[in-house]
Amino acid sequence: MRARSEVLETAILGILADSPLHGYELRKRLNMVLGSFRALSYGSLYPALRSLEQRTLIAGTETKDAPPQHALSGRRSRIVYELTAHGKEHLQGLLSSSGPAAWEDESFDVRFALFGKTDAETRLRILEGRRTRLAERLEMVRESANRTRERLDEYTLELQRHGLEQVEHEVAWLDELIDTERGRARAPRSEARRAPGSTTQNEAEGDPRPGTTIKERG
Amino acid sequence: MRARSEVLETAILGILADSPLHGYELRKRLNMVLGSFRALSYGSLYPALRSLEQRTLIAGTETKDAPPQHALSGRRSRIVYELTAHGKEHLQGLLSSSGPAAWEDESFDVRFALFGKTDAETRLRILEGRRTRLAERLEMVRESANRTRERLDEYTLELQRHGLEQVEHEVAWLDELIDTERGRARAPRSEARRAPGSTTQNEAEGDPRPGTTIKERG
DNA sequence: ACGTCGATGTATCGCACCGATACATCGACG
DNA sequence: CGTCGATGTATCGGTGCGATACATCGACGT
Repeated sequence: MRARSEVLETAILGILADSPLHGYELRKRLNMVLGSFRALSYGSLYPALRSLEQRTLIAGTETKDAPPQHALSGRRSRIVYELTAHGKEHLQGLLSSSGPAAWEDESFDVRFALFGKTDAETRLRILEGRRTRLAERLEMVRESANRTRERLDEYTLELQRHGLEQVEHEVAWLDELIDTERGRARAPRSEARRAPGSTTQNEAEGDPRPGTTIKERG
Repeated sequence: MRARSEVLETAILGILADSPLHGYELRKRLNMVLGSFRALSYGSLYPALRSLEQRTLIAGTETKDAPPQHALSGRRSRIVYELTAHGKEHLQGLLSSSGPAAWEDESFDVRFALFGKTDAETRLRILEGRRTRLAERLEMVRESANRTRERLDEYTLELQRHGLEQVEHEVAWLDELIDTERGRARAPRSEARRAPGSTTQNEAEGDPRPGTTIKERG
């Protein structure tokens, strides 16, 4: 099952929503956006592009020669991809989901990078979801640390401590962001016009489990 | 080539050096040591164990029934692995390497967790190597950020900033550790009660082991 | 004029590893 | 006595990485 790596496709669709691009340039943007580490390999990108094209979410056009305005930039033989209407619709669906799949480690960064295309309510839910997730993790690790502290090596302990600090730091970061978003929700600004065509009343595809409401545990 | 995932094998060998274990328990220790996230899957562990056994670095013994002393702990049918002499030697080689392969993202955590089995000089080299690596990364990202700052989304910028902070935090951590290790090098203390069986005092002192010269390919 | 070097560009292949799953036994709890 | 969670070994499909191949182009030196 595993949803054919939703996150990769979300990222590609999200970048292409801004402007049509060819693979090479797309990869550069992707890596820039994702913080320069966490690189995306061509071995993933090109197959993904082909799959996306087969499902008519994007359309590729081979460009032989671009008539140069400045006499430069005359590269040839590239395949420029752009979103189809279907693709835009699909992207809207992906961006409106706010379940666990949006805030887990593998996907959160990409979803966050696309926050500019996401409505404020969804942003807040994702932020809170991730915060809760990290808090749970913190709890688990701390508990397990208390149980096993004695038997552990000095360096292992230090590694654990540092890992904890990193997560705590991310939680603090999230708290700031949540604060900001809450403020924004109070003073709603017309921050961006969406594509008007896709009315798609989103049927919260996240996950049906009723226990998933945010809950806001300390 | 990619050296059959040296890091996984280092981790397994390192844990087994403390005490013989079976797969299930081994995995628990591994995950505990590695900070509870970054989990190791059985899909990696069991094949790795088999490979290690084939190369006579570890030896597995099937235990049918343990005569219980306390009337409990009578589980059956488990395969307990322990290091062979060859395996111990190999582990020493792995632990004495201090090149890039030791301080890259994929391996640093494991190597650090095994610092208790590593001599002070190697520890310091690895720590400094990683610090330099992260500083380079910081430099690159900052530079690229300066070039592209204008064209980037508010949230993308925030993501970048947070990523930078995380790395900066790790650098600060490393600086503390380097300080500590330097102090330790100056005042050499008989640190840590290790497991008594594992030869802390190296047999055959003048043993440069020509085949395994560290060197590590920059 | 020639070489070659790095950036741009598309594409594939091996394989390491994860996530899911299957199967089995055991202790504990109601 | 039934089932549930922990213990335990093992495999399998799929995703994505790293390496590589191939090709063109501008720029630079000599």
